[in-house]
Amino acid sequence: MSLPHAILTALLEKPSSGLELTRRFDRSIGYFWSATHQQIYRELGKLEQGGLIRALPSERPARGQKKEFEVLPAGRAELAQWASREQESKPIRDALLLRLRAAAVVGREGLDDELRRHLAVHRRQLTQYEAIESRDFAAAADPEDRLRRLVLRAGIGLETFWVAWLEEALAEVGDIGDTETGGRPGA
Amino acid sequence: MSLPHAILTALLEKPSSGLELTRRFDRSIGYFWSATHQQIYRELGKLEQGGLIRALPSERPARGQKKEFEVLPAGRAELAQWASREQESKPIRDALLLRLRAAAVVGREGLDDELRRHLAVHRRQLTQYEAIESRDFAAAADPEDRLRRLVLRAGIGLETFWVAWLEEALAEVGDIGDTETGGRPGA
DNA sequence: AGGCATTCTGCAACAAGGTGCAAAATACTG
DNA sequence: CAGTATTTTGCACCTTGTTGCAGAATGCCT
Repeated sequence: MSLPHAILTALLEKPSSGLELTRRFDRSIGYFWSATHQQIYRELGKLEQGGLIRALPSERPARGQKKEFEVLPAGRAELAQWASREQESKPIRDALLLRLRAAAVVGREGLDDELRRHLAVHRRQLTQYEAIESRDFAAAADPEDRLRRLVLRAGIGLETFWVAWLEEALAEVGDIGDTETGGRPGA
Repeated sequence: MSLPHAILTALLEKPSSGLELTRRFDRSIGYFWSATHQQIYRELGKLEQGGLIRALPSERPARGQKKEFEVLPAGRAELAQWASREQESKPIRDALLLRLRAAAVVGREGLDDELRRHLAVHRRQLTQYEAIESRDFAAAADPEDRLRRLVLRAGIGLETFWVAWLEEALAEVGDIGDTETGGRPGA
């Protein structure tokens, strides 16, 4: 539903080829809206066909040949229209939480290893976000950058939350294991 | 990928019919793994066919007739096995953040209304979670409940984060509008 | 009993996301 | 220049999630 708009936004920030977009979806925009290169190419095709973007003219258009896209006025209008519509915020969908709930009925085998693994991942991500913030947004400047910084700060806040929660969870799970009757290992 | 395991977990907590499951997916489990009734019926069919669950015998099995399911040993084994496997935590996918990013290039028309709307939603959800916590988990009891409480606390933490971030965002967007050159309204 | 709403189950079609694979151009290497 | 790797684009297919609709049992109302 939103992939086309993610692409339009990315292309407005900077006209790009499919592969360049893919790279940018591995950073930046991809931090809150991920997409694979096949999704991106498919969507570029649709957007071009719909007259929302166009390929910049190149000498020899061919299959393995790089193709750059830019947003047409219709595309910008569509994005503006989408952005001013109401959006439903869809509920949480988190496998780790589901897993905890499952652990409550089938045992906590390997649970703390998993929690530790996730903790490491979120700590790393948090560090990376913080590096980006102090590198790119040291001095809050124009309105555009202030909005982008706001988005980044959401990422930082979320990762901060997960780190804190995972630490709490590890302590709790450890404590459950300790206090369990007879010291039976969790299972 | 995880819906069958969500259903197995729910059925282990309490054998249920499709509609009862649907109701429980609107609360409880649904707070972190939502599903519609069609998904649930489809999956129940597959799980039954795969020998992981079975329908409790009823006098007159027929189409509009209630059908209760319980988990078979194979189902419990599958769930235990899934729960002890490593899970990839998939990245954030949030339309509101994407929208902010879009607003940076096409204008902030109606942005603060949207932020306010989301703020109200998250505040309400937070209140509800907190009510559940003090109602159901006032005294932390057996290991199962302690794990379920941990899951609930993740929900509380996430909603708390969103409320804080949305308040920050509203202040920031308001400030951008104020300081913009010549007092031009945000667009 | 007839009619109507509700409960409960389910099909069919569609939309979106993801995986695997491959073809065409280009760059590198001996 | 032949062979191999990389870059860039793309197709076909599969899974997951969503929407719309409908059939069958049940209970209620008059």
